[in-house]
Amino acid sequence: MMPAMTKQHSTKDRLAWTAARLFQEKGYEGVGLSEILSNAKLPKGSLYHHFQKGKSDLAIAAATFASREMLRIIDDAFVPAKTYEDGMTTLFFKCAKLFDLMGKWNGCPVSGILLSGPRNGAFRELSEAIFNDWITRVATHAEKLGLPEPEAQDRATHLFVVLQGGWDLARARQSSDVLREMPKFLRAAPA
Amino acid sequence: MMPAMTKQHSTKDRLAWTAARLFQEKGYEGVGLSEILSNAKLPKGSLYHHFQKGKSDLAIAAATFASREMLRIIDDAFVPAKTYEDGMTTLFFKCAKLFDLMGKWNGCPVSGILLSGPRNGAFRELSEAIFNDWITRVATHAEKLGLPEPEAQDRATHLFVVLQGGWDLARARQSSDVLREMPKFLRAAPA
Amino acid sequence: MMPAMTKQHSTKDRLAWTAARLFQEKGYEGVGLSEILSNAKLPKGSLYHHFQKGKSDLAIAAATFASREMLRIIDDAFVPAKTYEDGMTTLFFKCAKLFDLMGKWNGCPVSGILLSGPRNGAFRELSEAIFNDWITRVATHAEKLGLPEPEAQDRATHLFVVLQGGWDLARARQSSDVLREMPKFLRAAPA
Amino acid sequence: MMPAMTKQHSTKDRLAWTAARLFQEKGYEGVGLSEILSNAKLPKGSLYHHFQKGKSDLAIAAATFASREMLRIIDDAFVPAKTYEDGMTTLFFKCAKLFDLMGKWNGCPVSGILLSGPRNGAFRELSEAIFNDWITRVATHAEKLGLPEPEAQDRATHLFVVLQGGWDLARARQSSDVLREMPKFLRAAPA
DNA sequence: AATGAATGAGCTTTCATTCAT
DNA sequence: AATGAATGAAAGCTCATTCAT
Repeated sequence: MMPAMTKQHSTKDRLAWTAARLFQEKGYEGVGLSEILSNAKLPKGSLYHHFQKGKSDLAIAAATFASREMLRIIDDAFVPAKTYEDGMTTLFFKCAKLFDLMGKWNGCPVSGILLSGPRNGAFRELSEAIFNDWITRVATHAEKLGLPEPEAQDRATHLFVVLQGGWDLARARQSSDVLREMPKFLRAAPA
Repeated sequence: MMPAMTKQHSTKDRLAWTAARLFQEKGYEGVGLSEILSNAKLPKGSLYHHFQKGKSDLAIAAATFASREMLRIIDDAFVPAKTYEDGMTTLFFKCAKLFDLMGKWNGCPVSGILLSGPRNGAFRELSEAIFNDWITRVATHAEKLGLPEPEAQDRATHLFVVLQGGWDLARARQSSDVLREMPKFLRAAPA
Repeated sequence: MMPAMTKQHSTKDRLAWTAARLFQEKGYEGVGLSEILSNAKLPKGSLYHHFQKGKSDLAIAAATFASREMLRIIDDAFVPAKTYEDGMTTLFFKCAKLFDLMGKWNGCPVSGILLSGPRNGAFRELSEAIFNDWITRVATHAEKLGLPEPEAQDRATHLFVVLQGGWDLARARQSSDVLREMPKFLRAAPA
Repeated sequence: MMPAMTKQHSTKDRLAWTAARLFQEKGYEGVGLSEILSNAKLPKGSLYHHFQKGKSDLAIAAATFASREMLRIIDDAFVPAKTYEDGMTTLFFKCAKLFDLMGKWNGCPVSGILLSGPRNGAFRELSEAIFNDWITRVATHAEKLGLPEPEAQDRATHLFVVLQGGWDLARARQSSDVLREMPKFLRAAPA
């Protein structure tokens, strides 16, 4: 989900990208600002210029960043697909690959950033919006691949929860194969 | 999942129970020991007699505690059920009720306690064991209700990941109805 | 200085002996009561029966214990000696052996117990008394071996400070040879 | 050894100086960070900018600081001296004065800081290096004052251990006169 | 815009001691 | 005499944030 960030990016982007990477592994509360700053090789005081409200602003930027990446992955999986099953299977295999690549402690970025943070309105609303975005994107692809609209929405929601839950199980078992086995649960249309 | 704890319980149990409740809501890193202690109405120093290694020992006890509760809920849902669909639907409705009862920020207790904590072997292994216990328990009920063994295992795993993912979505949407809609994804046997 | 303590000794003695051993290595402030208790394989609450004022009483007992051992070593070195030089050389070699045996972090037990503890009157007075005992004991041996009284006292004091200082240097260099080289400084009578 | 520190010094220096003063009196384990901070009139969190590893880094800075002072005292005693005996006697008298000035609980700063601290490599190696520096400095002065090289080294080592041991005895007896009597032990060359 | 110092509340943990049995 | 629980102050350290330059 997080390709190597080349150095021409702005300081602000580098910060958001580094934060996303760390939050995803350890959760919002598990990462300190100094850890983020030192990973991004930035001095102590430089955060509040880019993110006025500090850690929470940074988390929102990081989640937004991560969400864009996930949307890209969804597109990459579905655009070349011939059928919905094709696309969704590819999506899980891509996530499994990512899981191996990023370290087996990483979970869903948005859960790690927003749902493990302070329980305030802004975080919750953004997580809801992002999750809805992902589901809607999958549903759109499903419709393009020929599924009727109400079924498309259901199957997209189903995919989302299985991806989320599968990711947790993959983390607990430290095995990306868990994710590769998920598609078999998604082959039938919801009743 | 967490009924009111009457006061005849031991200090140790009260501590584990309080910790479970708080970890579930805010995650391992999001809860301070002083918060746990003050909620349990215990003084600062009294933790380390019961949990020698401190917070991490307490988290393990809390997760074990929470796991037992979840197994009880699974049993309560499936024992009186006539069919697997019956039992599984009841389970999700029970979880939805719990979700409303405990506050809409609560997620899966074991994820919140173990997967959001320090990424060490003991936590990970326990989370794997507990998840496997839940899946196995559901599979056992499924077999008792007439499902063939390989299908039972698959459907139990499917149920587990949908419950986990559904819980996250319910948190993001602050709505227990998300959980009540999950059973429709579980009616068909995996391909 | 601290031979293996056989198990028929009283609980109180075992406690004092264990404390002496630990204080000598880490200093009064560097050792916790729980460490002493666990080393002596005694339960948490059992200290205050034997040492009413707690840690400080225990330290006094430990220092007294250690002092007795040191007096024994002085006697062992000087009793069979033909000359003062003989006895004093043997004493340093015995201390060097002890240093190797007990671990190269150990220093003078009385300094470690009393001079690194709280700066109260009882500790200071006892350390003065113990140091005087040691010096007097050496002076007595010196007289027995034919030295005139005022010289005996001076040479004993000289020996004491060189032993103390030599022990520090041996600790810093982690080498018992430092102690074995001390006798050459003590061959001439003070001017 | 520790003249009044004027306020134009940096926060870091003030911290090291205050720490040296307190460690010297109570030992590494006997002084809390909050005591150091409050003595230096600095707030709780300001230590870790200057001393990244906290107390241990601070102790190393304090010992280095104290060592420099001791080297200065050695120079002050020997530079104007006509003979080695002159210089060494002056040195002990200077130390006695210091002892009275700083409070009779103070011992050798380096012993108090490094040898009573955690028994790790860095502390031990630094204490060895510092002690060697002091001995070498005295030996250099001895050679300048006409002593042949091997004797100079021996007499410097002798001086060192007598100073160390004498300091302990002075502490136990609460009397600086103990130090003033030490030179008589150092008048003869080692055999 | 950028920086390093400052800040004090908070963290987990250990301390010596007391209590009830 | 012996024990394990209780106790709260204090330990060393990290936190997110603010300030002055």
